[in-house]
Parts: sequence; C-alpha cells; structure tokens
Amino acid sequence: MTAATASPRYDRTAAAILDAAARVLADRGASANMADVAAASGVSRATLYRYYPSREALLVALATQALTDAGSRIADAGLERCPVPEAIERIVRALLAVGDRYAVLLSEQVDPDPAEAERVVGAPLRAIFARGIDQGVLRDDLPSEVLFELFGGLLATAVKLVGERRLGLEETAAATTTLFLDGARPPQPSRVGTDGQS
Amino acid sequence: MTAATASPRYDRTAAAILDAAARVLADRGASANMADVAAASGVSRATLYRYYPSREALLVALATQALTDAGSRIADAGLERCPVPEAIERIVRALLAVGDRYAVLLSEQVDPDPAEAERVVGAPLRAIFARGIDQGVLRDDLPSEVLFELFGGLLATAVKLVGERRLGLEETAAATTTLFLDGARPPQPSRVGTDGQS
DNA sequence: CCATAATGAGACATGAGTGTCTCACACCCT
DNA sequence: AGGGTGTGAGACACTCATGTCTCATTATGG
Repeated sequence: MTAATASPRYDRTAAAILDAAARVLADRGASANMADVAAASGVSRATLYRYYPSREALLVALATQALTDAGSRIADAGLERCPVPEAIERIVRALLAVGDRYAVLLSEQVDPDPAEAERVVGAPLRAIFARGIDQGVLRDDLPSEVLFELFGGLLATAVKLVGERRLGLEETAAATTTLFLDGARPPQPSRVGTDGQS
Repeated sequence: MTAATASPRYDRTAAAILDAAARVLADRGASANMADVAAASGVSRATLYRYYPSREALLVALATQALTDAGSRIADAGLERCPVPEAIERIVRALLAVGDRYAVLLSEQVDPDPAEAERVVGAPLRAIFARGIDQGVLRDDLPSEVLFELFGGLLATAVKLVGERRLGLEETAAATTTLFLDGARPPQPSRVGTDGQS
C-alpha cells in the first residue's frame, strides 16, 4: 500500500543517496548539510531535493532504514531459541553493527515512528528481559524498565565508541555484554585464589 | 591572575545569567538561543552579550562552572578513604547531581579544557578504578579504559534519564551503581536453590 | 542630587542553511 | 535520429540565529 515502486532506476538512485547520506552523516556528524550529502552522493543538490524534499525527510528515510535493518537482524537472531545471556549478546552485536552506520540519528533524535521502533526492537528486547527475569538469570530487584533504559544507554555509548573508531566492534560488543551481565566486579569474587581461571 | 573581580554587582549579574542559562538550556535543550537565555535571565539581549560576548563563551563559562562544581563534589567525597564500591556510588551520585543542571553540555560537546576535566574528574575516577582492579574488587579482564568509557556512558544515560524526569535521582543513582558493579544477573547466580538469600 | 555607569529596546549587518525554480544539457529507449 | 526524462548548475528567496551598534532611559553610588 505504500505506493508502487516508482521505477527501478529511481529506487536505485534513492538507495544510493541514502547510502551516501549514511556515510557522510556518520563521519561528519550532524553538522553535515544537504550540500555535503549531495556531494557525497554524486548528485546535485537539486536532484537530492527531488528525491528527498527536505532534510527532515532524508533523516526520516534514514531512520526508517536503520529500523528495518535492526529489525531484520533481531528477527534473524533466533533470540527465542537461545538462552537469555546469549540472546543479549546477539542483540548487542546486532545493534552495534547497525548502529555503526546510523549513530547520528541518536544525537539528532530522529524518531519518526516510535510505535514501530517499539514493535521491531523494543518488544523483542523487553521479551528477552522478561524471560531472563522470569527464569532467574536476570535480577528482579531493579525495575525492568530501568534495566532496559540503562542497557539502552550502554548500547548507545558502545555505538558511539565504535563510531569514533576508539574501539573495535568485537571488543566493544564483548565488553558491553559482559559488563551488562556481570558488572564490574571480578568474575569469581568470592572464590579466592585457585579458581582455575584460564 | 585571571583579572581581578570586576565588581560585586557585575559578578552577581554574571552568575545570575549563568544560572538562568543553565536552567533554560536544561529544559529547552540545545536549541535554546541567546534570546531565550536573555529572556530567562531577565536581561536584554544586549546586556547578555555584554557579559558573554558569544554563545560559545557562555557555554564555555557554563562548562567551567560545571567542571568546578563536579570537581568540588568529587574532592569532598573522600573517595580515597572509602572502599572502591562505596567510592563509585559516591561518584555516581555526585555526577548525577551535577549533571542534572548541565546535561546540555554533553550533547553540545562543549569541552573547553579537556586537561582540566581530566585532572578534576578523570584522574580521581581512574584512580578509583585502578585501586579497584589492584585490590581485586574490579575485574581486570577488561581494559580499564573500556571499563572507564562504559562507565561514562552509563553515567551519561543516567544523567539524561534524570534530566528528562523519567526517573528520580536516587533511584537512578542506586540502579546505575549496582548495575555497573554487579551487572544484570541476580545477586547469587551460581549458588542454586538454598543460598539463604534474604 | 548629580555624574557616571549600566541597561533596554531595537535597528542593523552578516552568515549559513534550507528549499524553490529555471533552463540548458545529457542520457536512454524505441 | 528523436522525444521524453532525469539531471546539473546556479540564481534566488526565505528563515533564523549570531553579533554589533546606537541612543534614550534608568539605576547607582558618592
């Protein structure tokens, strides 16, 4: 129902522009303007405006793509069929991989469709949290909403760290996951000494 | 050496403006302009510019004040004389309390004096981390820099949550601290069943 | 009470980014 | 080759925030 595909060419160009926009916004930050995007896309400013009639529209399209991307990764991750900690690790990896391209949207606060975001990302994530608490592998002494928000913040930070190339994606994903799950205290705090830690 | 105090009145006005600026920036966000600040301060735009010759200067002054504020709280917290976990909790509380007023500076990336920030906030914090790792109360399997960054991210998120009034300061501080220290797993994860959990 | 300093109101210049429009040119398909 | 379509280049209008300046008015403090 969302209007029939205009033409193969049109779509290709639109996608190419979106792609370049993601790139230029990712490294020039929010200060990148429409002229920058046009240049990076290899089209003129006029053409850019033909495809995306406003900067806002461009960012919305980008956010929509980011959401779709994140959603499909999450849907493909098989979260329901694996233990909660593993699921959380997969979520971290998935969102970190996606977020790399779309970090700007975080600071620009582009959120065209909160309901859709909740459905595609929020809900699965909350489901994992609920399952984890239910199974006793996640603590229940913090409001799950708080847990959820802080997890989100950790993720946002991780995305930024990766985006600024200060840390590698793998390293960041692993650290974020283990910190979130196990906290900053040592793995075996009470077992002193000979715990055969490899 | 930073120029003798001009006059008591001048300083009072300057402080009042800074105060109002913090307020208006805190709830109107980065989009608040000089006119907004002037209005909130109860002075004219011309006068505002007499005190702070540019928006940049205003933000720098604000950041300086934030840094001073944070620094004194940290200095007063007696971090060296208390156990690492307690120290971390105090840091969270201190920075959350300060951050409440200065959250904008995070998103605006105002950092006039990184060296000073490192000296006043970074260094004490790193010292705590180092002590914690040294004493074995903080894990040493993550690069301490990564730990540091993720902690910072958690804090930034917490500041935002409090700033948006989505959570109370106390609740947020407690949750942040315990999540950072202990992670999301339940307090006694490995001891199954009868572990006398109160 | 008066001279001086600070302020308010508002005009003004500037700069940057957005969004519109036109026209000539190039490309692609038949 | 030719006609339609998309495109590039650039001029243009508009908005918005910044920063400057002037001048009349008000407060201050000696």
